[in-house]
Amino acid sequence: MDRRQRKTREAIFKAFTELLSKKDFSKITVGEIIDGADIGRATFYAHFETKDFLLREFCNELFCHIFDTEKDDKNGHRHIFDCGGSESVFLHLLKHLQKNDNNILKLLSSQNNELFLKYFRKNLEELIESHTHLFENSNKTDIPASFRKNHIVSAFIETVRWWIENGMTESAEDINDWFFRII
Amino acid sequence: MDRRQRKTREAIFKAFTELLSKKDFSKITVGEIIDGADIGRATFYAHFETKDFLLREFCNELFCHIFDTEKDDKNGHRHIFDCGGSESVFLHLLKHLQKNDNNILKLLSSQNNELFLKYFRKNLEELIESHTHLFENSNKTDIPASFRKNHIVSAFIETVRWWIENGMTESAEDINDWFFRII
DNA sequence: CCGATAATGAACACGTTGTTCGTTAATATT
DNA sequence: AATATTAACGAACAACGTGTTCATTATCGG
Repeated sequence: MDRRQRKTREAIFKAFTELLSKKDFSKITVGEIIDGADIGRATFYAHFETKDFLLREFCNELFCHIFDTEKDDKNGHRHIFDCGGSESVFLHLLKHLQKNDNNILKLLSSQNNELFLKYFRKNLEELIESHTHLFENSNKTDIPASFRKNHIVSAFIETVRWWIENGMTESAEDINDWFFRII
Repeated sequence: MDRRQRKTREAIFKAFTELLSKKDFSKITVGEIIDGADIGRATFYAHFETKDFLLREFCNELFCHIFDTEKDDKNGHRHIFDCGGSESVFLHLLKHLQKNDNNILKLLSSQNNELFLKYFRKNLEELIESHTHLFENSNKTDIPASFRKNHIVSAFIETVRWWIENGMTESAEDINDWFFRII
């Protein structure tokens, strides 16, 4: 990749991240991004079709980091790491969130972030699917699997939002504990 | 209220509802609303400060209808009816949703509807609070009440969205049953 | 060094928002 | 029925955001 392209791209991401710490995604304009990145308007559109595409790529990089995903060499599918031993994948996630890399907290708690939540949910669902053993139902049941999956993912996302909105005063361990006891 | 005002207001609501059946709230423009309502631009803004205010009032009327709320004569606070006997308030709600009054389904399942969901959640929380007995925890627990409430409300909302997005092929009774069994 | 490519910057058309104001019509009041 | 009040009209307007265009300049890789 051309050094100029890389520089521009990084400048855009940096400006975008800074703006995210100040305001909701929906309130951020392309004008502000190019001002922050100190690039021309046309340059921005040469890199990203729209603001939403910027968010999409931003999320991709973010989730790759948070979920510790790696390419599966075999078939090219993304493979989600087992987060190691007995620690809950959710606890692992909660601890990661606490670090607040890249203003992910802002993205999770802001008002107009449907897009971000959509991507977050998608990644969470993949994660869940690779850890189905955690949620196997011992007793026979007619509740559809997709219903259960939706329930778990939704509950987790909203639990996290509740945590953030209430100032994250509780420990990640408590949240994880409560979450599992309710589930 | 002046008859002219009432007429205009109703025309706006009608046009708004029709537009909601066709597209997401965020894609609807004031221009389209006034075209549909056949009123002047200034007239719209004389009635509603912004598009969001229109949604807010729309939701107010909608929830009053769905949740069967009534003014409490005593202190002016809104009082939520007990939906009668042993039937779950959730089942009552699910059945109501199935009727799809005022395109509420569209609002619940559309992409950019943070505002609507916020109002929906607010009303649901009030409903929950008036039915705490349904969710009393028999065993002593240190899980905060607001945590539990958030969990229940979130799970219900997302359950409904799952239901809608999957074509509402299941009966309201099944959904209600599954929801309670998981909870 | 040179051909390719990225960035520039200024302008542009377009759409949406929210406001203004003089005029017209409907309404409530007496 | 006359009058004062109030709402709607409608046309125009400024402000802002979006996404595109294009000729020019700077930087890159080979």
